[in-house]
Amino acid sequence: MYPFISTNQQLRLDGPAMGDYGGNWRYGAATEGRRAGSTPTKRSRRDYEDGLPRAGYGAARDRDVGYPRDRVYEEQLGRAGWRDGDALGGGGDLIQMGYGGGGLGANDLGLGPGLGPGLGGGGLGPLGLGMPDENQLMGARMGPLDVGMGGRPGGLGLNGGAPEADVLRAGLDVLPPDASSTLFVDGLPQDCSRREAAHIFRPFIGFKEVRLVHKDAKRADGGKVVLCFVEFADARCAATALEALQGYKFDETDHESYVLRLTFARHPGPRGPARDDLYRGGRDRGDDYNNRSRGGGGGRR
DNA sequence: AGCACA
Repeated sequence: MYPFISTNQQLRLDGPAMGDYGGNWRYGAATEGRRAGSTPTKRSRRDYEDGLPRAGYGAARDRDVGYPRDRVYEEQLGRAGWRDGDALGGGGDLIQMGYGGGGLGANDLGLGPGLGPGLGGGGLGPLGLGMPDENQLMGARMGPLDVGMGGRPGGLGLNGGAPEADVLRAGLDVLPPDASSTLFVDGLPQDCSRREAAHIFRPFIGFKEVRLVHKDAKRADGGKVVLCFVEFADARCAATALEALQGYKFDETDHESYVLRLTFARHPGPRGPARDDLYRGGRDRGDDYNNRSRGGGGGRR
């Protein structure tokens, strides 16, 4: 079984532990998210195809990073295009959280195995809790499970009294079919260093490394273009960063230039796990970032 | 729109 699931043991829907929401569990989830980082990318994609529970963005995992994620999740909420119909109709959103390291897993809820499929999109039908129908659920996002659990309107209900909106949203989204652990980033300034690029992505959970590529621009005006491949622990991590940084402006004051464009890399992943020393060798372009990672090599320290 | 490294 997938290691994630143990994450949310701190989450108890059947007990008095509900009050702990604001505190520990997010951290627990964050830790688990990191642990999950070793998971190969293929998995999430395969899950998608299998119709198995898919990973949400795992907002919780990112809580400790200090990035403007509230905005991110706002955006995600509106991004229905990323969610397939099944998910919207009850495909297992909350389960995704459980699997995804972001939040609730069916088993953690103490609600039994039958809970799984019904949780998606707020669909609580299978629980036999008397939910009228999913449309109502979609509208109100308040189900019987909320009763006595401090659920709040607008949330997914199962999160009960979780104070943070993004926590509630953690399981709402589904990875796009093309999601991978590698982001392709375009729109970097020509003089962007690897260090600079890495600074942008490092705050995100699961960040592994940045690979800069200098290419000749299509218009051979002598122009160079800097491409960037960013490796993450898994597709969910990558997707989170993608969402957060899409449209990121290098120069806030210059409205014209350097708006980041992020997509999932067409051919994801480096060969083997991304390690620092993988890039200390001949490919080193001698920029700050690489020199720095040399550890003693650059005459430092 | 533009996708490299092994």
